[in-house]
Amino acid sequence: MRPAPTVLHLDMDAFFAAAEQAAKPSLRGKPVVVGGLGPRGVVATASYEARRFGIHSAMPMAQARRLAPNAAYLVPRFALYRTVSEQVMDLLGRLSPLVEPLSLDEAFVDLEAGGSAADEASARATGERLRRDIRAVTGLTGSVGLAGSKMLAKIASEQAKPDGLVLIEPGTERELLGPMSVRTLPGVGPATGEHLRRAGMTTIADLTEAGEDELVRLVGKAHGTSLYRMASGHDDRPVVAERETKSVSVEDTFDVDLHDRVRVRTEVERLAERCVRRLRESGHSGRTIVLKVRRYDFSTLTRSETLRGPTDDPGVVREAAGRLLESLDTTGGVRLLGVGVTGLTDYTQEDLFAQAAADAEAAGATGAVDEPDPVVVPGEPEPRSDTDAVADEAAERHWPAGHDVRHAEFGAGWVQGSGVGRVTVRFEEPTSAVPGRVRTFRTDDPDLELSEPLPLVAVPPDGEPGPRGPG
DNA sequence: TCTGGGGTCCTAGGACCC
DNA sequence: TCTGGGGTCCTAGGACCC
Repeated sequence: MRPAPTVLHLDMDAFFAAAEQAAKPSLRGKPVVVGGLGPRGVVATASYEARRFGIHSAMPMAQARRLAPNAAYLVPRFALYRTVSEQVMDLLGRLSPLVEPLSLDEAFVDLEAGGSAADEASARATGERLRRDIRAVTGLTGSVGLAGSKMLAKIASEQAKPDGLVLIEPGTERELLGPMSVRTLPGVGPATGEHLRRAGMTTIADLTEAGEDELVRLVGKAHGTSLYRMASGHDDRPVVAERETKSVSVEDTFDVDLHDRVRVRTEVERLAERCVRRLRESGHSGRTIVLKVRRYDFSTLTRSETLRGPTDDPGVVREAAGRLLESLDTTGGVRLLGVGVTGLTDYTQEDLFAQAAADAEAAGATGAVDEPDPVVVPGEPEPRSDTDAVADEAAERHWPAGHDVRHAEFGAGWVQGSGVGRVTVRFEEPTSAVPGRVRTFRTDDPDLELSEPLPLVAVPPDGEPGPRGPG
């Protein structure tokens, strides 16, 4: 706990949905749902308009469609969100060298370490200025929480939503927390919440009254100790700028359960290659390979194997994953497969290690040269799912809902929907003053092509939009 | 039309070593 | 001969977060 509210938590409002509304004028003020559009998709983000229908994150998409059949349903466009996220993180970086991103749309900032605030008044001014700058640069709104600790800053930003700022004065935390639900505390999810409820504790005050020993007895050593501290308003966790990656993983849920062992095997191999691609991009190699299988009944199994040394070799990971698959029963069907690597080592270090190993091998008795690994081309099309295969038969190009397109005659627009050989496009861009016109094309129209996301805010000719520098 | 994808941290048991 | 703890690594599963 610090004496001044100099821990800042920023949370962008309905981030993915808000970015889509900024990109698509016709969706502003309308219910927008971003998430997986397949039969097993879930909601990633719902706009505030969509939340009024009861739609929320992690809800099955099918349920959302029942609640709001006329909402706009869009697939996530991470390239766009990453661009906006970088703009936001840049603004945070001007406040302090200590910025801890939690996701694309959330971060802690240590204002004291940055010298950008030392007391309540300066913290509040900094927070308000940040919100103005974010709106100017990205066109989106974010909510700010300010407090003397991470936990309280986060609770404050939650209270500030949407488009607000809340500052919790140090010294008031216990009376503030007391009546709140235990679920407010970080680390208390559905299971712990239910556990505590059965023990008669629903509010944070109930937790402090129960005492640390009782909580440890109920939920275990580490969890109980931290729960008691949090409930009492004690949280000394520092804002940490650089956190090391501990694992890299990829997984796929299939539209229809897989039954064919051969098919399961080839999917595992493809996942292994995708995982290694990501591993290499992150500059790591790793020692432990993990295979994950979710069965038809949602039961989930993992199997892992630790190698003698770290690898980023696609063949090695593919074979390890294949071996792990042999030890698992997949009768009844497979809903999801995943491959991960943990026990990571910096690539630079690994590079030397691998080089040394290769040298040793070259000097070995056989003198044999290893077969080269299959080259993984970054721009290669993703393996195609069952739904794609259906589209394939009609020789259709793929037009994901919400993606930007450009037409030779009509200009910039986005895919409103597609099916049965037709694609519907709305011709508008982020800076359009009025909702654009809608036209329908054949999916094989040569004048129509997918394009990169456009900037959400007009860039003035003299450079970057947004806040002026000091002076 | 029930339940995504990418992570982190903790627990608990067995192996193994000192 | 019997019995001891402690520490670390590995594996599997589960809770939680965004």
